[in-house]
Amino acid sequence: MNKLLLIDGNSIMNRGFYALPVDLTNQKGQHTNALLGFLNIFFRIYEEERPTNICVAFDVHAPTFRHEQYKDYKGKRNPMPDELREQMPMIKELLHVMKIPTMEQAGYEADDLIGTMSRKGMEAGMEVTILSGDRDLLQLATDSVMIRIPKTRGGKTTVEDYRASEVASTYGVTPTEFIEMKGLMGDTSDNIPGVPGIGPKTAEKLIRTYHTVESVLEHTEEMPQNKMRAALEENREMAIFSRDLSRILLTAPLPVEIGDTKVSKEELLSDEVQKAFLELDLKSLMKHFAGAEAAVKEFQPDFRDGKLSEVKAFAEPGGVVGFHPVFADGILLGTAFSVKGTVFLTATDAVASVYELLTWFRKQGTVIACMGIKDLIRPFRITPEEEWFDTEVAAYLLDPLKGEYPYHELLQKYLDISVKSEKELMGKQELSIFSFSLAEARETFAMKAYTAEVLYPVLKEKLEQEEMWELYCSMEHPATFVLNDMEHYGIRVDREGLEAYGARLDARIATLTKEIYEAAGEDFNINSTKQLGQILFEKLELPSGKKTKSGYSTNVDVLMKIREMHPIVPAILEYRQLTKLRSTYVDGLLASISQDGRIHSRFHQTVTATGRISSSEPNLQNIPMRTELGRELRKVFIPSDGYVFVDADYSQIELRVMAAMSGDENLIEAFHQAKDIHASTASKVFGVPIEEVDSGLRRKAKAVNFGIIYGISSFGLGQDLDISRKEAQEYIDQYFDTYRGVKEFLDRLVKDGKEKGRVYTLYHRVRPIPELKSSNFMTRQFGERVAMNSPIQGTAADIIKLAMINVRDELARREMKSRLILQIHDELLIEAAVDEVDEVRRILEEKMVGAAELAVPLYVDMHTGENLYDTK
DNA sequence: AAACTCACG
DNA sequence: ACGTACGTGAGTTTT
Repeated sequence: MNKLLLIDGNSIMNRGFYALPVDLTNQKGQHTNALLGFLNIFFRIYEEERPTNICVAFDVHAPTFRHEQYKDYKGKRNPMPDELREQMPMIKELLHVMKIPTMEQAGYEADDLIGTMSRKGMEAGMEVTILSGDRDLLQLATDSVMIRIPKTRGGKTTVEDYRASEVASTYGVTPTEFIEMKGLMGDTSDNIPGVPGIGPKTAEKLIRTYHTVESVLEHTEEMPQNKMRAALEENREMAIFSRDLSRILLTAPLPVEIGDTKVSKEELLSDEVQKAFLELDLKSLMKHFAGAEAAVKEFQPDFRDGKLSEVKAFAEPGGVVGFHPVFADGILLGTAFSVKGTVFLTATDAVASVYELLTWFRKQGTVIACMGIKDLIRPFRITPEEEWFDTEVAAYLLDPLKGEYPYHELLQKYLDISVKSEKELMGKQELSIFSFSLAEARETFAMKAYTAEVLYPVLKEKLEQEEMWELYCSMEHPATFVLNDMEHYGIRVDREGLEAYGARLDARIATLTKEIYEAAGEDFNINSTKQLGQILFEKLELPSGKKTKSGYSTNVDVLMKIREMHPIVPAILEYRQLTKLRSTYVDGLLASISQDGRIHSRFHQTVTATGRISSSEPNLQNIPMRTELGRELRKVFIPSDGYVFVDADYSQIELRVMAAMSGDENLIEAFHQAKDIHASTASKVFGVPIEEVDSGLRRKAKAVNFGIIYGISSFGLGQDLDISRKEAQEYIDQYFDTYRGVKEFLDRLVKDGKEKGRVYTLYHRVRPIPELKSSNFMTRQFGERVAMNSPIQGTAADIIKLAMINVRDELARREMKSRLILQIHDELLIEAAVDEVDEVRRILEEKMVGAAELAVPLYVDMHTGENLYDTK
């Protein structure tokens, strides 16, 4: 039997575009993500269905749709992003080369062409499959017409199939009733109005009962006297009109005869098609062509079992070796050494013998490259002075937006080599003591060592080209060792104290829960925003500043505004605060305490876009501070016996950095003179003598100062201060009037950012900003704020990184017992031996203040204490 | 897995 | 006409 595959071209291109990253471009800089997405889905469906006939329908965007006059007054549909628009002619051209007919018809949507063609196919006795991402097409389903809807989640694409029976079982209505439903509920994305106040739930109920819009309208008297009934009676014509708009035409004029839709596999995969794909750099599609492996660079690692002595025999002096040790539960299972492109896998060596080999390499002047050095520092006693190279850190500096740097992506990006990813090879397999006998695991180990070796020269050269080699050597590489130290030392926690704190919370949470249930008149899940929203805004009819995609917002801002209107609201606010403390902090931290009574958080160097450090498992950079109750939690963080905490934080480092980078003399002068920069700002911006600046004015100035650093917007500032956008804009204008140099500086950042697509810190750390090139206004606006914020936040991050390195070096040089155990962005915490406190304070002061020479002095606030609460 | 909320700088 | 403050990580509920 003949099979006809009809494809909704725009819809599938759209799916492809949003499923794959938009920065997927080929060597000519053309965007190809939608093309690749389309073709991946296409080939998958083609292999499954083996259709004899195919036709792809597109919307005509230029002249008029069937219902254009309506759409005109109701507004335009979302314009297609330019990055996607560019790819539309390209897919049509590719389909032409593949000899797959395409159709489009002025005045008709692709839906209408597909609908009509599907009925022609049925009449010709064909089995029909429709491929689309749009559920509207479900109305076309019959016993012999199947709608296939691809869904992408987490990189995996699954396909949902709907014949008439599946539509009925999933939605409880027949395909034709689907049209009726849409008539009632409307569709904002299609500009179909529907009946106001009737959503999918109500529409479904009505159509299940009455089957058609007309029948619903005839039976309104049976319905209860409520808003829904009134809406129906007032919008009879709109309902019918909307239903008719929703109905896909089955009688559109077709520009393609069904007889012209025959395809053949030979033509689909002809040499011309292969050539066309290669011209667009669509290499991953080569797998569909027989014997085309040669066309794409596939790499099979040359790896073999070996002994450490063989590695030594094979190596030559100098150069680079790739190294990847494998640990499970702290036991060294084996190692991979990559030398001149050959990988030696050596199982179950003692750490000592591996260490011996590494030492031998170091003596020869060989650079040892690995994917991540931080976790190797202690097992192999690495020091910052040695020549080790970290491919992850290097790749991060070159492209800090990724967060992860797996070998397969690095090889693809820098050497155009395609290999299987760790995930593909290992699946869900955990690393275990058996791993070294697992072929798939061995391959990943080999790939990591290989990647480290071959990428060393490439990444080093790139870093030099980008003028970041200095940054790598002097800042990032030594910083790795500081982070390792902080992970190693950890911070001591008073377990009993934490448990007692938790018990206090529990008692209060129980009381609050009761109060909330009582005030609500029923029990419900307070943690569920959905249920909470219903209670607050429907049952209790409190005003909703409604937001969010899927319903009411119940966040602090909203609740604070209705705080006084019902006793349930303050109870919920307190409940939220306490349960947050309970689950994230008490439970979370208790679960993180190690055998030694300390928490060893992980510190990440390759995660943030700006150069900051991040912390996880648990995150020790967000321990409560802003409320008294939360802050008390800090009392359970205590120093080891014989030690105290010395904590130092930079005062206003980002504002100082901004003053210095901008060169604004007014602001620089303010930092030389003023004790209180926010008060000083208030005085100058609002034209009030400094002694007359009250707390309200100061608060406003402080918000403006923050806003400036974040890449000011009047909306954001207004939101923060709860004032009108207009008033916020006036503050901003006054600020920029006062500090002209700051305004020029920020404008310059945006301008340079747009020209180069990236911005830089003082130490030449780069942050690419692809958003600046976006065709979407909002995205571009975001890019501009990022262009203003990143150099400031990033430079501050650079400075504290330098301070950390210098502090650690100095403590080591003096062979002191005190150690740096935590960094919180502008703050360093030292666990100081009691007899070293004064020395530690001097070192911290000197190294932090001296970390950078700016036009504005750096200043630190310092505190000593018996716990983290007392160091405020 | 995504959405929401909230802790920090 | 849009619908936002910059940078993170974690817990809970919902899909």
